[in-house]
Amino acid sequence: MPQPLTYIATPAQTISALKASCANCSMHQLCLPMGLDEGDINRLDQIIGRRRRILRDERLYKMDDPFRNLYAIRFGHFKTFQINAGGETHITGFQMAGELLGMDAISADRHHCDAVALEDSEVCEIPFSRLEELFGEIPRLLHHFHRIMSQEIMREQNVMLLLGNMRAEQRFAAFLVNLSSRYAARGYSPTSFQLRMSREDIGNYLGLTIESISRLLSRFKKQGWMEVDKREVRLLDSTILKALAAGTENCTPM
Amino acid sequence: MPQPLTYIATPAQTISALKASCANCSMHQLCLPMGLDEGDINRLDQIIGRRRRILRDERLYKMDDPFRNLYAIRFGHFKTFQINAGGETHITGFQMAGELLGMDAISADRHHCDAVALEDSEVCEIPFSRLEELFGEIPRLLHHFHRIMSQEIMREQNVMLLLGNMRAEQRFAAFLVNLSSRYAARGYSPTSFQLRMSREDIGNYLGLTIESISRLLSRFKKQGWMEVDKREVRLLDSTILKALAAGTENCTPM
DNA sequence: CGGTTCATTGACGCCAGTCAATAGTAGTGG
DNA sequence: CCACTACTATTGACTGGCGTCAATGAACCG
Repeated sequence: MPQPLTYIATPAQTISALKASCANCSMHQLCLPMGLDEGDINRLDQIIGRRRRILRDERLYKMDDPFRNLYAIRFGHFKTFQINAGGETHITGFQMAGELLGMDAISADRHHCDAVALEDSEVCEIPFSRLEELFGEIPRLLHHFHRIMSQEIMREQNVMLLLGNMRAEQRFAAFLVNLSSRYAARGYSPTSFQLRMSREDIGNYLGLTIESISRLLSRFKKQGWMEVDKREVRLLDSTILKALAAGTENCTPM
Repeated sequence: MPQPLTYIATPAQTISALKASCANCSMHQLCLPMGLDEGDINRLDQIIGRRRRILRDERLYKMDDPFRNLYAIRFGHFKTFQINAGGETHITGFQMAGELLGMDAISADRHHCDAVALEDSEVCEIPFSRLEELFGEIPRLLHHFHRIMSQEIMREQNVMLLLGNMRAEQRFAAFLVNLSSRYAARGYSPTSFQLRMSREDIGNYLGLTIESISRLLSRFKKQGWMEVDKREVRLLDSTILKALAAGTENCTPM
C-alpha cells in the first residue's frame, strides 16, 4: 500500500537509498513496464535516461521544443497547456504519478504544449528513439505503449464530451470523480485528497471561470456533497457526484 | 491529381479494374503506407483484410464492439460519436479519405464510439494483431503509426481548445479552415467543397445548436466571407476566417 | 400531391461570464 | 512581532451570448 504522496514528496533519502529502477518504482504497475517480466524491465531500465527533479512551477518542456524524450512521472503532478495566437493559455490536462508526458510531440517532432510541475516532482526521461528500438525486441512493451496512447485518445474524447455537452456543475462533478478514481487506482483515498492545482487552473481546464468554480464549490459544500478547506477536499456523496457527471441526475438549482 | 470525390464515389468499375492495393490507392501518401518502399507496401497489403463498402448512414462499428481492426478510409466520409448515459450523442470527429478509424479502441479492446458513414464510402480493414506483428519487421511503419496516433492526440487537443475557449463564431471559422486544409492536403480545392455532414452534426461537434450554426452561416454570408448553397460551400476570404479561428480578429457583432 | 426531414429566422430566457468589492493567505522585510 | 504587498479565493450584481421554443420555408421522395 503506497504512502500518501506528501510522504513520498520528500524523496532525497528514498531516491539515494533505492536504485532508481522501474522494478523498485511504486508506479510500475501503471506505467510503461506494466506486465513485463524482470528481464524485460531491466532492458527498459537500461535505456531510461536520468531521473529529473522538477520543482514546483518549473517547466519540463515547452511548446516547439524539439522532441527527444517521453517523460514518466515518478511522483508529483503536472499540468500541460497550450498558448494560442492571441496569447491565452488553455490547460489540456493534469497528470499524476505513473502517467506519461509528451506523446503529442511524436507527430511533429516538437512539443505541442508546455508541461509545468504543480508541485516538486520527479520524472524519468525516456529517449523515444531508443524506446522504439526496444519495441522491436519486446512486443509486450509495444502493445502496452499502444494501449497508453489509445488511452490518452480516449481521455481527450471524454474531455471533448465534457466541454461540448455538459453544464458547469456536471463538468465539475466529472472532474472530481475523475481525480477520485485516479487516486483510487494509485492506492490513495478516493474520497480525501488535495487539489494540486489552483481554482483558476481548474476553471481554465473545464472551460469555466474561477468565479464559477468558486460558486460550484460553495454549492456542492452547501448540498453536503463534499467538504472543502483550501485545497483539501473530501467527497461525502460520490454516488450523486457520479450521477451528476453521467448526466443522469440534475442538480438542484439553489 | 485526384479527381473530385464525387467521381470516385461510384467505384464499382474502378475497384474491379485496379487491384485493391495500397500502391494503387490515391491515399497512400497520407495513409499508413506513407514513406514505405514497394516491398514493404506489398507486405502491408498482404495483411490487409477485405475492402468494405459502407453505405451512407450505415455503421462501420459501434461502441463496445470487440476491437479487431483499424480501418483506413479509401474514399468517403465518416463521423464518430459517443452516446452518454443520458442517451445524448456527441460527435467526436469527422474523418475523410486517408484517415484511420478505431485507434481509440486499442486501450480497452472494445470500440469507444460509433462510426457511421456520411456518404457511400469504402474502408480497408486492417487486423490490428497482424499489424503489430508487422511493426517488428518494418520500423518505418511503426514509426509512422506512432505519428498518426500522436496526430490524433494533437487533433483532439485542438478540439478541446476550441470547445473550451472559443466563441461560436471562432469555432465555426476554425471548423471551416480545418476542412479547407484537409481538402487541400488531398489535392482538392481548399475554397470550394461540400459539407458532408448536416448542420445538426456540425453544431453537435462544435458544442453549438443547429440554430446557431444556421445563424453563423447567414452572418458569414452577409459579411461576404463565404457563399453557401445547401451543403455547397465556397470560402471567399480565407484570411479573415483564419484570423477569426486564431483569435486574432474579432467578428463584427452584426 | 402530402408527408417528412432539414434549414432558416425571430422572440425570449437562462446560464455562466464580467466587473467589482472584499476577505483570506503566503511571503517578505523591518 | 507586525506591516505591507501580492496573490488567490469568495460573493454579489449585472450583462450578454447562446440555448430554447416556435413558426415558417425549402427540398426530397414515395
